[in-house]
Amino acid sequence: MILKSQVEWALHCCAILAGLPEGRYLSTKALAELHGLPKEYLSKALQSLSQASLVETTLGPSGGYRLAKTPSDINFLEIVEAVEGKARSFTCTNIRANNPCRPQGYCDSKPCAVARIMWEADEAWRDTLRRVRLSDLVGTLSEEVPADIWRSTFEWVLKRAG
Amino acid sequence: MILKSQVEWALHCCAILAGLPEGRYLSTKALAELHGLPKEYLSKALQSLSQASLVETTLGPSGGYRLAKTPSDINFLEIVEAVEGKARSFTCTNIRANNPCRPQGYCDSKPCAVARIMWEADEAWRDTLRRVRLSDLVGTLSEEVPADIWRSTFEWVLKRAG
DNA sequence: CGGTTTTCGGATATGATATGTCCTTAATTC
DNA sequence: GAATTAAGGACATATCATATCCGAAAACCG
Repeated sequence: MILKSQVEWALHCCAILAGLPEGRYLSTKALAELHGLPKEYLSKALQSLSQASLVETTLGPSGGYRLAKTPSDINFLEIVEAVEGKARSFTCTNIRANNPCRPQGYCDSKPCAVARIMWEADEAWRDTLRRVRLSDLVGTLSEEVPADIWRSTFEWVLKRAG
Repeated sequence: MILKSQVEWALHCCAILAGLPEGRYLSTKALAELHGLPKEYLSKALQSLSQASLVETTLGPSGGYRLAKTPSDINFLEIVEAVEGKARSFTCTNIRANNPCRPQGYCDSKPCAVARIMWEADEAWRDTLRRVRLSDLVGTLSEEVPADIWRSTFEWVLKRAG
């Protein structure tokens, strides 16, 4: 049960977009170079973010991506679900229904007890991600990343932001 | 990010084994028939449980599987990890290291901030599973499954338990 | 002893999905 | 009109889940 690498990519890209000045856009090309990722494939992750209305786009030279909301209005779960999908990690195939001791046509009143527990754990995972805002990540990064690297990175970004 | 179906199988099988009288074993064949599963493939899940020391086995006719511990001493996480593995759902490829603005040979003091958050969510998922004991599942099932189905199922099982 | 049943592990096949590339189209800028 | 961009479809490849089959070793039973 491994998350797509695009989840990691999307989160890092959002962190960069969060530092972009009002009204500027950053292209796939720049985001790919900055993170050392295949441009064409990263593009798919960014398209997912776009379809989830987390980012806005514009075409042409000086085009690219920017956040559609304030970093404090975006949480981790939104980003993760945008690229990974909203499906639960545990899927119940209702194998209890295969029990040969069951009467024909018997119908369960509740979802399977096993599934309910697995889904509860899934909710705990989602709750944790929901509670972390993109602004929290940016805050942590701006504290932890050495000031000179942080500064030069955004100089690099601004040079390429349309 | 979907769990293997073997996780579901293992949990249901453990619930059955939990109801087995002291000293009896139940074979792969019986467990597969009871749940309507492919015997050969279910066998792999049971082997995983065996390697994790959650179940004990014995060979020969009247052989099969039984729990290695009391149902109250087995939690969901143990079972899930036995077949799914202990790896975290988020793997950090450290793409921050690809940042062209980084000085050569720069070494990070902490794991990536993105990864730390994803791992925290992963821990929340594991914590939830760790808190649920196999005996809790059995308790729920014995309450929810209609008494006649519950009884006839274990009659069916006992007829096949060595 | 010999035949049967079982777990265990290896080998192999198949299907689905993640990963990655390429190309076309439409929109935007200059 | 030329260059650049996002969007998305088509396609190739690799990895992994799913599944089946077989042989070896152990246990039981006659």
